[in-house]
Order: sequence, then structure tokens, then C-alpha cells
Amino acid sequence: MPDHGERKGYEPRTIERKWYDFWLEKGLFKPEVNPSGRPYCIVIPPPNVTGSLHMGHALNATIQDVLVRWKRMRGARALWLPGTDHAGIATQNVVERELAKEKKDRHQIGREEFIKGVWKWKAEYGGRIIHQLKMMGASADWSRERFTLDEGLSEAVRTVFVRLYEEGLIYRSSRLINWCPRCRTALSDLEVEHEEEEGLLTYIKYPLSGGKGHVVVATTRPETMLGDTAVAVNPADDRYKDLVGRRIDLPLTCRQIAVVSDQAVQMEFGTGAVKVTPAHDFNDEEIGKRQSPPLESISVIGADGRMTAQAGARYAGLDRYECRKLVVSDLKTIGLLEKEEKHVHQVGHCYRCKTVIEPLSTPQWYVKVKPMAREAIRAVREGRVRIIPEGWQNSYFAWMEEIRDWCISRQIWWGHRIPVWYCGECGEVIVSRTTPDECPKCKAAAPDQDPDVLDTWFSSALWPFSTLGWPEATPDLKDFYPTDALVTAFDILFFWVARMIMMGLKFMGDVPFRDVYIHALVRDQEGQKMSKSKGNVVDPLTMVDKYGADAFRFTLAAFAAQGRDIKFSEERVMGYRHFINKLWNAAKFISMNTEGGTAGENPPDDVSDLPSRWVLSRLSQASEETSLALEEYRFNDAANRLYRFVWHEFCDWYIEFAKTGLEDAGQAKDVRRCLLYTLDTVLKLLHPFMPFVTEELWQAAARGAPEGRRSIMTAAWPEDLPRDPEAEERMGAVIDAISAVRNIRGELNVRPGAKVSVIVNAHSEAAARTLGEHLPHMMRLAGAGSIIVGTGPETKKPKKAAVGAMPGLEVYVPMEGLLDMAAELERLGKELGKTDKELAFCLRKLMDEDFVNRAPEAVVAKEKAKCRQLEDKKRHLEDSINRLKGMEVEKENG
RNA sequence: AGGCGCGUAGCUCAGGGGGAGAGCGCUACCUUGACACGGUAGAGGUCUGGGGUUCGAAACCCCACGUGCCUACCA
Repeated sequence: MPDHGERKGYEPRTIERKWYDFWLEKGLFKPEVNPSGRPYCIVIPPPNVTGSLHMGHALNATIQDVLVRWKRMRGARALWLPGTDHAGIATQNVVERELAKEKKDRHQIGREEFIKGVWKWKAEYGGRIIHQLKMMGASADWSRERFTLDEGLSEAVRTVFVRLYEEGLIYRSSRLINWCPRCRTALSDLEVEHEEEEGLLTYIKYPLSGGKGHVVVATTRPETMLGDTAVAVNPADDRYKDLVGRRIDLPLTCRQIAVVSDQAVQMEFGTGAVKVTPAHDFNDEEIGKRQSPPLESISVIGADGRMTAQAGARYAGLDRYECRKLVVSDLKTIGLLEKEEKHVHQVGHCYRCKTVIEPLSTPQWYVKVKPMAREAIRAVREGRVRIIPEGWQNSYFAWMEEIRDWCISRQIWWGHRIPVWYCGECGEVIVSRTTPDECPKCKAAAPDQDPDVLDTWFSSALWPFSTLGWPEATPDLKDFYPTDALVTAFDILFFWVARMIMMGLKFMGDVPFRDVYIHALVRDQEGQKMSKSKGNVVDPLTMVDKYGADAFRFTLAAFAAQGRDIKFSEERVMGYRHFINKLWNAAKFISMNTEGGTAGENPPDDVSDLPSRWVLSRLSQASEETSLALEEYRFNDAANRLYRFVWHEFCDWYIEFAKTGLEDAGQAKDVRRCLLYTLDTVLKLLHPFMPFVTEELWQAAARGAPEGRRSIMTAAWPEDLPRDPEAEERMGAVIDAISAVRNIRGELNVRPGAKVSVIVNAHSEAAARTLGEHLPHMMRLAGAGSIIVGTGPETKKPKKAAVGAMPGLEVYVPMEGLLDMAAELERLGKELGKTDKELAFCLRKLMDEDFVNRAPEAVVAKEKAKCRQLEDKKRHLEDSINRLKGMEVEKENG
């Protein structure tokens, strides 16, 4: 007998821990649970070790867990492979902050010590997010958990690097890159966030050498003028035609620069003349390269964001922004500042620390991605990788087609060290998976390893196969690659998904996953992105704590409509907690009334009780639609479908019918079987969404089973349940009749306790028979003391009765003395009004020749049938109203 | 500057060519033997505006307004 105890409702806290431990102990998260099944694999998007669970993770994990639990129940050898990402810059920042508290920096303690410190930090705090995933109920195989800096994964990284280098797809080059002066590292294009800012456009007069006159240039970054090596104008610009080739005395320096021409200069912007600083601006670098001879590149800003010696003694050492102020004031002093204008423009920021990016020229390692991108585009074009919802494909293609080489070296310490060594003697570059003892060329001892590490995304790109054991040919790799689904938010489509597809194709010769499901971003109530700085974050664990993991998961799933962001609302979580409570109490009712019975494996196919046949058929439909929704990644549809069935069909109707059925010795046995079976099935269908409460109820219900049952996790997913359209149709009449009486009671304010007499006039013998067979059910649910059913004069409307009209039947409730004439007239009048309106629409349509001739036959037929029904209904309502009015007159006269 | 998406009940959102759905909230009545985290009944919407396509548009197309996001080197 289920242990519902004395508690009134469901209390998640105690139960969640219990079952999670149970699952772990039984090893149910391992794919070996279904050894003969087909493999199904999802690799988790590895969260940062530094991270703690936020809404995005919670949604992401919920969806993956729904998928993997569902597939497991369908008999798949399901593997959800978890792990974390070393998150180079983020983690290093965290540990550096710790050091700063002790007034130290990493350079003081040295690379080796620092790395040791990071590992120590990781050991201590790095497991937090994993623990939080477990609180969510994640059924990932923790025995296979991976970390991007694990030895195996590092081996994969080195192998990939060396192979790409050998194929000429990795190279080193010195050019402008995005530099974060605070993190002191290069960033890839993707790691730069562009934000609109209001700045100043400063107009500066550049005096022409050896003569009168000047050129005015406009800039948003006046400090870079110290590194200008030209002024460029458009060759087609008549205003400046004569100036090309002239020289300029660059203010605040003792250098002379030339006026050159370049197509890229836009005549309409600013003055049409642009200062060229090849060392600090991507455009200018291009312009510089196009000149012959190429323009000189003078770096005036250093890696720390301060001015270099090349900027001149007055400015060297100043922060770039202080220098900007000083340059402007100096220009003003010497009369070369023309004006400053407000100017809105996009400014690049470091995605980690939000510092303004400084383009700097430094040697970095790059991946030549074009050839790999071509293959990756093809894989999606040909449907070998499906992106769901499809809309994201366009973004994917757009980005991939214009992809530029990927800067992969980072000037930090935490990460995969670049497997490149330089010979101090002969300068030989050694690229190797293992540390070389000597230079292979000149045999000099101990070459120096490149100090840089790789972009974290470089190792993430290998995740779908490196986690499965590559470069070793492990059984897991053979079994689970390509994986089946990748679940992620769009914001790492380029960072991660695209790169995984490229690397998978390159090194495994096959796509890394078949489906990419892109889910929503979770926003706050106002639709703002949640962020710590805005202070609008909702902590998932608070939700779990307040409402239980099941309610929270169900909410996320119900919110997860494709193609739309989620505005999170705590009220919804509360609503779904109520749903779970409803389920809990339904189970309690069933256990109280089934005395240790257990559900059979198969749907009871021999029941005669009509409500039971009805609920089994409704269950079949709900289950089918749920499966279909899951197959199409429509998690919200699946969740809502189940909600509707459980609450509004199973609880509202069937359990209520069952109360009557259980009192009938002839039906009780069937009703019990159906209650148990339906509950059992519903628990299975809900399990992927709410694993804990379903396990609790299922285990409780299984207690009487002969051999006991292992876990709902491995119970078979309900499939191909039988439908019974006849039962559904016949029950429709019963439900309609009850609803009609309830409507009358409600509208006429009949006291809930008061029993009414009911007369049902059915339009068909069949309906009358069905209704006649369910009088006890109807009496209970309609609050009727007596019911007469028929098709003939015996069920004519009595005087002083309220009327309810339904398709196929009318319901009369005699209201001797009870009837409030005015209220009833009002109610009927309202109903008539509604019917009239509907009928008018309907008739108008049918009068329209175009409609009758052009609309599909089925639609016309449907419309005709509807019209007939409405006409019937209208007639009955009018009759009733007239009779009531007649009675009123009688009353007045009498 | 280009691109994508969204605007449906008071709120949060589904839906998607044949006169509109859910949850929460609201109103009335009910401590009815699973559940007040509940029950029954109800109120509430020219589906942002304007054009077009169609027999028929909330849905498809165009424009406008509002709003969110992505991409990009406009000094």
C-alpha cells in the first residue's frame, strides 16, 4: 500500500534525495542498464568549472534529461555524458582574484605554483555545478564524467594540434588581433562583444608640411594619432585629389607622414580624410598593407593598455584614456583641435571582463578554418546534421560562409599548453605531441615550449569524441559516435557547435551529432537577460528548494516552446507544484481504493465499464501525442498534453466516475484495474519530466507486485495503446448531460448540497440507452436526486424548469419554488444570444455561394451540421423562454 | 548598416487559413470521504495598426509602430 502517510500533500525534499541515491546505487544512469538496446548518446555542453548553476543550465539540463530518460525507457542504451570545461580565462581570473586578496599576483608566485593553485581551487570548488546538476535530477553517467584538462582530453588536443599543423591548417602569424589589456591576452573575434556607446568624434587639424593649410581628420580615439603613419583619402574624392602624395607634420610628434589614397575611405564620413594607424586599427592595417611600399606600423599602446615609449616621452606610460585626454588638451593648446562631436558607435569589449578591446599587433597561432567550414556547411545542407528549430540554420550558414581564421593562442597560464617548442640555438620550430628532449635539427638540448595556451573552445570543439576516448579507439567511441542530439542555446552556436561539426568531420570523418536542438534563453519577467550585474538572476536551486525539482523541471519544459525566449515566472512554478500535488492526491485516492492491487503490464482490454473504456482511450491519445511531441523536440506540447490529461480528464472526470463505479460490485474490479493502469501509465509518461515524484508513486504502487519492480526509470515507455472511439463518443453524451445540469446549478445559484431532479431528453435511442445505463454516475456528478431519461413525451419539458441545450440532448431541471425566473430568463437569454450569433455566422457562410462552391466539401458539410445543431438549440431555447414568459404572465394574473 | 524574431485574456505564454486556448489572477458559491496546493460555475480578447492575397486571415504577403536579439572594421 502506498505510503501517503499523514501528510496532506506532496513534500519533495525528503523524497528527492532518497531516489537520486537509489538510482546512483543501482547504476541506472549507465548505458549498460539496457545492454541490448540501440545506443543513444548526448554529451553535455560542459559548464565552466568556475560556474554555478543558472537558469540556462537548468533548462539545458532538464531538456537533456527528459530526452535521455525517455530514450532509456524506450529501451535505448542511453548515455548522457557529463563533464566540465576548464574555462581558461574565467578560471584564471577567479584564482587571480583570490591571489589579489593576499596582495599577490601570478607573476610573483610563478607559472608552476600558479597552476598548482588553480588545480587546488578546482578540487575544492570545481565540483559545485556537478552537484547542482544532481539536485536537478540529472541522470548522467557520472562514472564517465570528463574534464577538458584530463590527460585523455589533453592528448586529444595535442594530437589535433599537431595534425592540423602538419596539414598546414594551423600556422603562426603576426598581425592585429583583439587584445584584452586587462586579461592580457589575445581573443578570437567571437570573444569580442560589440556594444553601442556614445563617444566623441574628435576633429583634428593636420598641418601640411612646408606650407599653409591643413587636412582635418576625425577620430574616436585621438590617442592613436601618435602612431599614425598616413592620412588616407578616397581616390575619387575631388576635394583631396591634389593632396595625395603631400606630406603632413604629424602634430605632437616630430614625424612626417604622407597623404595616400585608398578605396576603403568613405567620402561621406567625417571629413572624408582618415588618419591611418596600422598598429591599432584593423582597417588601417589593411590600408597600410595595400600601399606600396606598405605603411610603417608604429605601436604606441602596449599590452597593458598604457602608452609605449614610441608614443613619445610626454605620453609614455600613461593609460590609454588618460593619454586621450592629454592629447586632446595638447591639441587644443596648439590650436589644432577643430571640434568634438557626440558620436554613437560600436565598441568591442572583452566577453569575460568587459574591458574595451585594444587591437594590438602580436604573433599568435591561427587555425585556417575555411576548408573545414566548407565541409561543415555541407553537413548541415545535406541534413547530416539537423538544426532544430530550422530558423537557426540561416545564422549558421551566414556565419560559416564568412568565417575568418581563428586565433587560438591565449597569453594565459591555465589551459592546454601549445605543443610547440623553439630551439634556442638554431631557431627551429618543433611541433610535437610529446616534449622533445633536444632540437631534432641541431641537437641542442631542452628547447623552450611556447608559453601560451590554447583557446578553451579548441578543446571544447573535440568534446563529442575526446570524451568518448579519442584518440584511442575505445568501445565507447565506437558505440556512441556520432552522438544523437546536442542540446544548447544559440549563444554558443558559433563558439562551439560549428567548431564541433568542423572538428568531428575532420578527425572522425563523421558529424559529431545528428540533431542540434537549440533552446531558448531564459530571461527575467521583463525580458531582460539575467545577469549578476543587473541583479535580476533567479537562482534555480532556490526554485528547487521552494517548489521541488520536479515542479521546476516541469515548468522549464512547459516553457520551452521553440523559437521563443523564456520570460521566467515563479508563479508558473507554483502552478506546476499544484499539479504535482494533484497527481499525488490522485495516487493517494487510488491506493486507498485498490487495496494493494497492482497495474498489469498491458492495458485492460476486456473492461465493460464505459468510463473506464473512455479513459483508456483518452490515455491512448494523450500518450501518442506526448510521444510525437517529444520526437519533434516540442517539450512544451508534451508537458501541456500530459497536464491536460491528468488534471482535466483523468482527475476531473474519470476519478469522479470511478467513485460510482467502485460502489458497483459488478464494475468495481474493472474500475480498480483501470485506475491502477492509468495511473501507472501516466507516471511513466511523466517520468522524464518529473523523475522524483513519479518514482516515489510508482514504487509505492508496485509494492504489491509479485516480483517487485526495479525502477520506473527502466519501465517500458507506453506505446501503441488501443483507442476506443465508440466509448469516447458515448461518454460524450454523459459528460454533456452532467455539464448542462452543472451549468444550470451554477448559473441559477442552486446550493451545492441541494439535490435536483433532472429530465434528459435525448435525440437518439442510443444516447438515451447510454445515459440510462449511467444514471448513478450522473446523479453523483450532477448532484441529482433523480433522473429521467428518454426520447419521447415522458421527457417533455415540465413547467417551471430550467433548460440546458447540448448537441444531441436537452436537459430540464424542474425548479419548483427554487426557480428564480428573472435569473433563468437572463441565463437563457444570454445563451440564446450566443447561439444566435454563432448561427448567424454559420448561415451567412452557407448562403455565400463562393463558400459553398469553393471551400472543401468536408468544411461545408461540417458547417451544415453545425448549423443544424445550432438551429435545434435555438428552437429549444426560444421555446423555453416563451414558456417561462408565459408563466410569468400567469403568475402576475394569478 | 545588414539580418533574425516577437507583439493573442489583467499577467506569463501556447496555437497557427474554416469565428480563440492554457496556467496564474479575478467573480460567485462550496470545510462534498484523494486533493482548499481543492471543487463547480462564470466574467474577460475588433489576436498592435493599416493595406493586400483568399469564398474565408489572428494565422500567408507588404508597410508602419513598438520591442528584443544576432552579425559587421564606418574612422
